[in-house]
Amino acid sequence: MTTRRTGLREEKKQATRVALREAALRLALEHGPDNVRVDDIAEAAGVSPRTYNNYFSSREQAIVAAVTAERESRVAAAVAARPAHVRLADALAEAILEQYTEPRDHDELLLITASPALRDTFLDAAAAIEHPLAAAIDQRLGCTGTPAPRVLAASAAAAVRVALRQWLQPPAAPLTTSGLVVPSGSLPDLLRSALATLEPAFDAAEEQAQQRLRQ
Amino acid sequence: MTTRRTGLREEKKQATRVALREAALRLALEHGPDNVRVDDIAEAAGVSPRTYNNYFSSREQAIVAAVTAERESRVAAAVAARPAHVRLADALAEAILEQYTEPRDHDELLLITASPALRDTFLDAAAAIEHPLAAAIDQRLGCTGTPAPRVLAASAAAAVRVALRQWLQPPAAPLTTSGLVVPSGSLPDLLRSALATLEPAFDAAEEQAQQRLRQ
DNA sequence: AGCAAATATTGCGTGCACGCAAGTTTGCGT
DNA sequence: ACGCAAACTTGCGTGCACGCAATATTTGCT
Repeated sequence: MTTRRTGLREEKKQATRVALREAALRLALEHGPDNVRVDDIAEAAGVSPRTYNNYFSSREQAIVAAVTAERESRVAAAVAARPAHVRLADALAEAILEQYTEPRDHDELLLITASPALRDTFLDAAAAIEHPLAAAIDQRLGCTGTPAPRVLAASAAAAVRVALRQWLQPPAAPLTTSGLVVPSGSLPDLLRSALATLEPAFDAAEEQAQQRLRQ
Repeated sequence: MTTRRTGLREEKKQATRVALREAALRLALEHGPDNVRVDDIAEAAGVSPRTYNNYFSSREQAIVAAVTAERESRVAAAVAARPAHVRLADALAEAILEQYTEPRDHDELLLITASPALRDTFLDAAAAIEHPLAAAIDQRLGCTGTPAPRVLAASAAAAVRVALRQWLQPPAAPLTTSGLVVPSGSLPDLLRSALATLEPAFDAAEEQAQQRLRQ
């Protein structure tokens, strides 16, 4: 059920998609993110510039896609893969942590932090977990028709975004009126504490779902 | 403390901002959202096209801004205005409901639902509550340094987005495998139930904040 | 009032996103 | 094997976003 389309076609499409994003990443690393035109990327991937925009709707998307690969979509799969008896909140946290913890290339991160435009698209890309995640949560809670799964998924995505934004921020000047400046810890810690804030909501939703089952 | 800048300058800026967005709305209503170029808007507002983009960074933003006015920023103010003894979750829900319930012009809504691009920008605009809201929540909880306020604000914004998206969707074909299709109720109801999902998280955060105060 | 610094506006140039209408490739039924 | 239909690619044209540098306006200061 993974792909509805036929083999050769879909295969070629994925091939050019990969070609495009790898070309984009390579060129961006070589010449700097701002010195790469979409025409260059298209040429390097062997397609027309117009075709580039059939695959990516902005110049930055291809670069970001190369860095994040399909991480976003795998989060939902990882959630669905956890055994049903695990707390939803835990399943989610584990899935996200797992997917965002793979060792990253240091150059790639520098690249992303370098350009504001790239940072923005990177954060936007994190929002892509929302829909698949909503489906996965819906599945787990079995409460189709309620907005809860969508809200929870959207909130989780939002939390991830907050964590990533914090993480990408240069430590900045320690200028707070009151006191301590948190030195913007490690990404796993940031993700954990962001998601922890939402835990009660997940628990409550799960609770309600189980009550509905039981009754 | 509302405006740091001096009078005449800021006044003129707001004037042209308003002129731009009202011109945008008027033209969009007159000729349809897709038959309005930014040059037209700029001309109608009496500024150069380049200036348009000093105020709005996309063609759609001005139109949406005219419809939503400063609703987004007022939400945070409304939260801050609630007495301190009100539950945070309630303060938030009331503030949002209050701001999103003003009677809307029917034409304007049709306009927004008409064009997908407008719908998207409209939803994006709702995300603008995030930062002011985070500040307001931070104030209320008094827990600077914790990611909680940011996460809660982002989640609330996400919930609002979910509700709005549902609300803007044409009822669509009642095609579900299992059964009932919720006829995408009234906006207040949608907002209420979306925010209700997050209530436990708000309560828990408030609880924690109070414990920290007490100790 | 007058002047210098700060801030806005404008025109220009470049690259980009995307609708549209060919042209090309792939898939499938017969 | 053939050919039609669906899906993908491509070139073109249009409008758009935005950096930059020149110009105009406002402000605060004396």
